[in-house]
Amino acid sequence: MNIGDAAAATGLPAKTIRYYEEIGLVRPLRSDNSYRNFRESDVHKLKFLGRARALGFGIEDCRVLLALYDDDHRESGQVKAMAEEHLKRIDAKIADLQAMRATLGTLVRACAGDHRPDCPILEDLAADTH
Amino acid sequence: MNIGDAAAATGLPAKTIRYYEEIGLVRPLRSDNSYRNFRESDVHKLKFLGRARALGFGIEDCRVLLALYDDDHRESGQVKAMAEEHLKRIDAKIADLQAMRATLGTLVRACAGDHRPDCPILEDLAADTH
DNA sequence: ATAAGGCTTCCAGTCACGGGAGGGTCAAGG
DNA sequence: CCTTGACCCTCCCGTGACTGGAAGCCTTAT
Repeated sequence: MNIGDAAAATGLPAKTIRYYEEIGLVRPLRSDNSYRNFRESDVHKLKFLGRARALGFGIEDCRVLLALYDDDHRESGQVKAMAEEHLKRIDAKIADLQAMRATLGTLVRACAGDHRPDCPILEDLAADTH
Repeated sequence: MNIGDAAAATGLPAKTIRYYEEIGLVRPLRSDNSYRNFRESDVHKLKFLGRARALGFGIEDCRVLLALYDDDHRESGQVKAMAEEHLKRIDAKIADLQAMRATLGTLVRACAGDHRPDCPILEDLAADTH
């Protein structure tokens, strides 16, 4: 299976797959023409990676998750701990964004958005208080 | 005012201030010893930048916002349009994160997190369905 | 005179790729 | 047999917004 087929099968761009190989997340075989040759197991790993990334896990987390997946003696507590850690990060980001959203939303509502220069948004950004 | 004082006054790291100068967001004077010399107006700009960044505006947006702030003939509609555009991006990010959070939260709740290897989280990541 | 701390520039690294150059390979059609 | 077009390869640079560190100059206090 060439990289194009692997890309189609996994939904990942070929560039991303090459990158994953470069950093050692997958190790496809090579054909005589030096083309990468993906087995089903490689495709499976790539799909795993795609889903883990879609959940927001970083690359190094993905590496660990893959290793745990391959490890028959893993303890589910290890996985859960990682996931909870990641959940915390997500919640923190959401909170940050919601704070921004609240402030910015208020400013937008206060701004007439017309042809005049008066603008509460700029005034807030320039305010000495804060 | 040296860069250290400007940093203290604005809450921005000196490194960041140097970076802002490098990309032309501020243009502090230089003293004879080649130290940067910040006027009050520079500090004011830096504070403006810090607040715009804290609201999540990108650097190029900040550049435009600063220009609008300096422009007596601006129309508040321009600023509002940028802010609304940015609000959309924020909302999109929040939605993405909340989707992640929902999926990951469900998986975490389903995972025993004990010494056994069985793990719904890994099983989901490895699932052929999806 | 020296030591500490602040300032300078420049270079490299971050994260997870994406774009593009320059060139090899393969299958189908004329 | 030749060409065309679609693949594939490697290598290098760019992204955003900084951050860290090295090597060296400047200032102030002891």
